[in-house]
Amino acid sequence: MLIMLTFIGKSLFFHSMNSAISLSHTLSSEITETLRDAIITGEIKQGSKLSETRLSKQMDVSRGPLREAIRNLEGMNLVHSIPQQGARVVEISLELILQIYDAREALESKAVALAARNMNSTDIDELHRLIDAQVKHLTENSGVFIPAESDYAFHEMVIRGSKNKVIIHALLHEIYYLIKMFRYQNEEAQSSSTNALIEHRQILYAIEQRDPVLAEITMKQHIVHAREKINRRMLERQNK
Amino acid sequence: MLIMLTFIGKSLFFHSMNSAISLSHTLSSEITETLRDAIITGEIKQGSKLSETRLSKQMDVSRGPLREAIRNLEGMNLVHSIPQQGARVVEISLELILQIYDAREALESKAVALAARNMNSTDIDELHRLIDAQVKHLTENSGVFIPAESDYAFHEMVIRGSKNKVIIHALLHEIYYLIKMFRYQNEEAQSSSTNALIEHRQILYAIEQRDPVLAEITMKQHIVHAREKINRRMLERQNK
DNA sequence: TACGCAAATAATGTTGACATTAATTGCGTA
DNA sequence: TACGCAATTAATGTCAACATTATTTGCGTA
Repeated sequence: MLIMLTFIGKSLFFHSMNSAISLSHTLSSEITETLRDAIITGEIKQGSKLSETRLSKQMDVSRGPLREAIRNLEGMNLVHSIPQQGARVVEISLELILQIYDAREALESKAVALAARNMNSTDIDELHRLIDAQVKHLTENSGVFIPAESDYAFHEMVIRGSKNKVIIHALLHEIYYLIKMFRYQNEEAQSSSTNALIEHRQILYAIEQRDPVLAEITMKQHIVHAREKINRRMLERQNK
Repeated sequence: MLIMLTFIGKSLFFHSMNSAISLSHTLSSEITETLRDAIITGEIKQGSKLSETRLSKQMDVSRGPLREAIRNLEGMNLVHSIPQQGARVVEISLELILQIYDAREALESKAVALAARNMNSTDIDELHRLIDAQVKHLTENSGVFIPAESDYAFHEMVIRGSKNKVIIHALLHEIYYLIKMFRYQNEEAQSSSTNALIEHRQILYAIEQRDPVLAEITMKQHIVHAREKINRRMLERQNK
């Protein structure tokens, strides 16, 4: 497959999403991943049309696998297609990102409550390592922000710790891609504050104490804070 | 399209799900709906393989639209496909249905909290009508159960009342089909108890009072009760 | 009999062509 | 110039054939 899009390769950023490296790489799954990343980075703009004929020529593939890829992206909530009219990339308005965070709040606070019950000690050790890495990053860079990838790694670990297939799928496959897309394309949302690290620590503490209620409350707060921050910043930007 | 499957037409039961009747019915969307209903009713058995060649012959369509339909069903969590191996209908184990209800609990309790804020008086009137119908059904049949369709109608109305696209999609498109499938194929789970009606009334009361916290708690209880009931009945059945 | 390997069979993956529908262009008229 | 309609163009929807990969069958051997 000749990729004519300027997007090249996959950063570590995206790899964290796919825990199982796909052994049998079918063409349509390759197209799915390429387009997914191009949409998240904004290389393919929000609201733009995914023309089958144009893309199939650009990427040098037939329309069959391309159509399947578009269906896959639809399942990730990244595109929306209308019969006889084609598919368009989702536009993330302020209203939508706030709704996304409401859904995330509901699912991820439940996820961490389940994680407090279901995570084993190996999982918890891994969480410690991730937080230590965040601490290390802060001290070494004497900064006030932790990078987005590191933030995702922590949350993904917690989500998987719930051991609930439905919740894991809903969050990682249908909500987080949208969140990554939004954050990647809004510089002010790309990194997390030191407050986030403190909250991560509180979440980990609750999990270690096997306290689902505390874990849930803490996670809910954590996500509400992030939501409010987005709301504030976006309104500021609109008033400029 | 010649439907060779014994399943014929769509009952009111299924229609309640699709608020917008699709005007431009493309072949692949027809196939999707036919297969979806056949899977929910159990006409196509859990765990069975959706062979493209066999189905395309049976339904007298080419494999193209059929493959797209299978992708759509995958997005509804009704089938799971493995590259180079094909798609199989999901098997709803006790563990899975409990996980589904955990996800539902998280999302729908949030949905009703949002509905308490966002529903308008017309929406609320409609909820009253739905509950009145349930009351009427009970008195006329002097029974102790309300039919599943009536239960779904109430919950769908509340979910849509949240006005949150992401939550609506996650619940109606990725969780409720699984729940319908489970309930349809487990006679003991097909109808709801009179307790459910009482709880519906409490939920409606909370919405009318514009009390998101009360609404959320009540809905959570309602779903937890349903989950526990399923757990009890399934364990009983296993011990027989 | 049980096991493993190779041939045969059937499935999924992919492609290009055709059919049908939507979008565009350009002409004519008010 | 602005508007509406018809012809053209281009897009999406569908199909049948081919390519590639799994699965099955059946033979031979331990």
